[in-house]
Amino acid sequence: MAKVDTSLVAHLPLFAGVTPEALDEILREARSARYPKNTAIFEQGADAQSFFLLLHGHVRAAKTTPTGEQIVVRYVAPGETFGLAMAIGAARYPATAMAVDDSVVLIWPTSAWPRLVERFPSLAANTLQTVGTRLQESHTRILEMSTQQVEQRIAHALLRLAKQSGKKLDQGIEIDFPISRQDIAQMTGTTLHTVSRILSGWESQGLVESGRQRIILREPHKIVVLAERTPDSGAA
Amino acid sequence: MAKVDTSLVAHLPLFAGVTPEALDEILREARSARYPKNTAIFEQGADAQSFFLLLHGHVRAAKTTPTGEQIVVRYVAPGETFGLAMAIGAARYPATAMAVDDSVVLIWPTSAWPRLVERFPSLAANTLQTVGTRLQESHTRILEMSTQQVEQRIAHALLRLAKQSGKKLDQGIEIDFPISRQDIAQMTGTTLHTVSRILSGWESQGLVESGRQRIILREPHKIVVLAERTPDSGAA
DNA sequence: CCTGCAATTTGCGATAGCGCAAAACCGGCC
DNA sequence: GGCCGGTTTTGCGCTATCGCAAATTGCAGG
Repeated sequence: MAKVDTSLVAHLPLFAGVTPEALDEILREARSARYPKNTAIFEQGADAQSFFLLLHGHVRAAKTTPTGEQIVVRYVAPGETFGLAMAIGAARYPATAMAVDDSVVLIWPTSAWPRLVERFPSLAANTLQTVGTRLQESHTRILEMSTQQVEQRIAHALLRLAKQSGKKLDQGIEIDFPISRQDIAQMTGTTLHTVSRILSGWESQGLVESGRQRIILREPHKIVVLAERTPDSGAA
Repeated sequence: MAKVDTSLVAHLPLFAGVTPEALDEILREARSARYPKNTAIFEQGADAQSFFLLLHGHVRAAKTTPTGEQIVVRYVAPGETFGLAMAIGAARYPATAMAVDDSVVLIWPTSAWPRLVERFPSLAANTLQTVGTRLQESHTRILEMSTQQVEQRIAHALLRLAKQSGKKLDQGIEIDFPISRQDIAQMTGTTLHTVSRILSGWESQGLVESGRQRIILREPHKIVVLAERTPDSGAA
């Protein structure tokens, strides 16, 4: 089993309040693996045999309906955990995780969780914190879907992605992994057509520059204004 | 401080794996309070000084936008916790809690949480479990809002309420607390008008019986069918 | 029993966004 | 360098749902 360098992960929220020795012990239970771009890490409905910590790359968590429609639950950035089905007492993964870029993850067997939590209670506390934060974000998303129109929801979604995984350029902020119109549609509860139309509009106003699976926010500040505009406040 | 009877709460998920003595100690830190119907327990944005366990009654948690629109985050049933801002490291409540019926709650000071968790780690684990479950439900709700039309969303929402807080009658299942069309609209991301139209329709088909703030599901099974119908599968 | 208010119902446009289909585009691969 | 497949763009009609306004109803007090 490959040795994992503790210094790379020691500062993560997950390990707050964990001593270096303890961290070492925790990491000894993990193995690491590499997933090439566009490979599935686990599938919705499969036995939750492991949970994960993303080291490099980007992972999309998506939920599929019985009829085949998908939504993107979230994009996982390096340093974040995913596949925590066990923490909530679920035997199966509630979503599918897919590497959208070449990715490297740490993997723990689900069976190790109870023991780890017993030995290192701060793991549970830290995980509670992150899960709680995600719950909040989730509620915010519901609020947006209930009260805002598509253009504002897209603006919010892109701004969040930029904050989470934005690379600063001279000309603006680039979202640091491949993302399609379809993906954005599945994050905001709309269709790829509508996303395309809106981004085209923004592009012609110079707010964004976008290509195949690639988006650069040229005028983040103006997009913030868009995001916060109420349905009736003056349009162009 | 009023003495709380441990036997009433010992079986709750929150206290799973907690010894009777420990439970006693935990309860000693709590006080209880009664909130009459339609009184606020805490307001969104206020300092999160306490967290709560509902003993009797029903509580609505709602989130308000800067522009005043509301959504119902959830209805709290007896035995459930709410106001767990501290667990996620938030200093302020992210939503407003309002008693929709005369309600009795246990109240702990937020400041007691770290100490309790340290002494009784299963509290953290148990809370993680419930927060995780809520996160899942939240994702399901997002999925529904993204992929289903209003009628199906309302069907799902009512079925969930019936499962959580339904009282069995000869004639069907009654939702056991006052709930308005407006409330249902705020749970499903639509308007009270649309909810009214749809319930009227159902009523004329004998699926439900409903009055002022009162809903009885007469044909739960048929409503399940409605809820699961895909957008195109044959309508009436 | 009567009155007043809040909740509900319903009609009637208005429209944001969907859905389908076709065309244009863009990269990567052979 | 040219071809192929997935992605994006765009036109056009359609409709589910909103928004507003007015009428109606039912409960809670007095």
